[in-house]
Amino acid sequence: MKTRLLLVDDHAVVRSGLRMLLENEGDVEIIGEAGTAAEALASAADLKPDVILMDIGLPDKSGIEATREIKAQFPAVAIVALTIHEDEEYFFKMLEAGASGYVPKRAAPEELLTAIRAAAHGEVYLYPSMAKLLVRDFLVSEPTDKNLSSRKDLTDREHEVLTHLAEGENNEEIAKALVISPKTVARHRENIMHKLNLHSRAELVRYAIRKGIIKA
Amino acid sequence: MKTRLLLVDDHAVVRSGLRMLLENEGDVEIIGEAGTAAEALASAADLKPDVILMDIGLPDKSGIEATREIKAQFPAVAIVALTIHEDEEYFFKMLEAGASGYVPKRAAPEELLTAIRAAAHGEVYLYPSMAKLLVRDFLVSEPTDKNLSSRKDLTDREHEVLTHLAEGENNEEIAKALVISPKTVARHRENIMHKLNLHSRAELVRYAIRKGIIKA
DNA sequence: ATCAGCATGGGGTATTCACCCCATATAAAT
DNA sequence: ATTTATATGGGGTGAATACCCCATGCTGAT
Repeated sequence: MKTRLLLVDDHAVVRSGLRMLLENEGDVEIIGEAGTAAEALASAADLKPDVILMDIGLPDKSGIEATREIKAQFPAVAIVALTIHEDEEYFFKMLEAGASGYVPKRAAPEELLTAIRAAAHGEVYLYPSMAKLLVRDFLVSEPTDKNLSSRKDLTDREHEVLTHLAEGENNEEIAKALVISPKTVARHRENIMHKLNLHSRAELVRYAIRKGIIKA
Repeated sequence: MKTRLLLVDDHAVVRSGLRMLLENEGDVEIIGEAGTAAEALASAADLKPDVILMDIGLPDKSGIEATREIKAQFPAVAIVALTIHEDEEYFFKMLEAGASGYVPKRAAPEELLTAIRAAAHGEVYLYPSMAKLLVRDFLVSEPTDKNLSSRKDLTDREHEVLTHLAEGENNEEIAKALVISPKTVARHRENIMHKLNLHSRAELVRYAIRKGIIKA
């Protein structure tokens, strides 16, 4: 029994390349292609594929959204993300959306095939660089470990200020605690935010908790 | 530069087989073998391997314990579990112990090599059936779905608003998301703060993370 | 029928925040 | 010796926040 596959990518050339690559394998049959999320949803309904190979960058809506919608309507279909994105955010969101695999486009063809086969068997293939992120998440969300490192470019003073910021103190309170001017606290806060690419105290709190700088 | 590998398994035959299998590859060099956890620890200290292939069932103590001890002393070495066990408990414990990969003994030789190479590059290879378990853990520990427990006096709507607040969104963004006026968002926020006796968005974020309403 | 709770919003105000400008002093790095 | 990074602070601006006032519907329980 061949795995019935639906290709979703907005570039026809990419789809053709994948078709060439995958149809050489005996156990994969490409039953359809889609260039947009809407087409993907329609094709999923029509063709009932076993596995969908899903790009994230689609013209109408993201492959993440498309995955979420397809999985909501057809939970049985396994969806493998094939994308240029290798950052944690897309990866985790794709998992939450229900993906059964995540493969960067730079991966070797065999890895894509492994992912498709794993998905067809109800299992999950994660590219090693992605698996690493998930394990890291697993470890930090485990109450066992102590988060010693992972503190970026922050100076000692900035780190100290961040601790107070994350506790919910305002500039004046922090200034009093550190015996400096509120203006200096504000300055440190600006530098911290710039370094970490955060833009509000709420985000600072989350960051600090995630990094184990303070306890929730 | 070849990957310097240490084999740990209590069966000499298995070690020999692995040696045959792996030394055929150009990029792997087996620099030692160990049949017990104690030998493994000693060899790790002596040989400073890049990667250790670790069985879990060892005569003196478990490969999980051995992994934990080796990682404590030599954090740089990457340890790949190669075992007959495919249940969640061993798998998760091995991850907590610091493993960079998990491969069942029934896996194909190429998968073992993939795992070794990933580990040598600081990444993580998880066999698909194991990756599935980790993703499932990720999803259940995700507070994205309705966290109906542990929520005190908050109404459904307030709880919904709190979720967005804790994500760091401002009133306008939340209003857009919930299709209500920013003024209503502000009203809900006031009620939430009053009910919980909190007085800033930063405190709301902490509260939400502590209660598991959002993930840090 | 009334009342409490909930969700919805409009107004206002003082404070804080986020983000710019600027400067000075010290210490480490080149 | 000059640059670079760090820590310190002052000024200013527009936006957002935290906290009040008020009101209108709608539900469900008494």
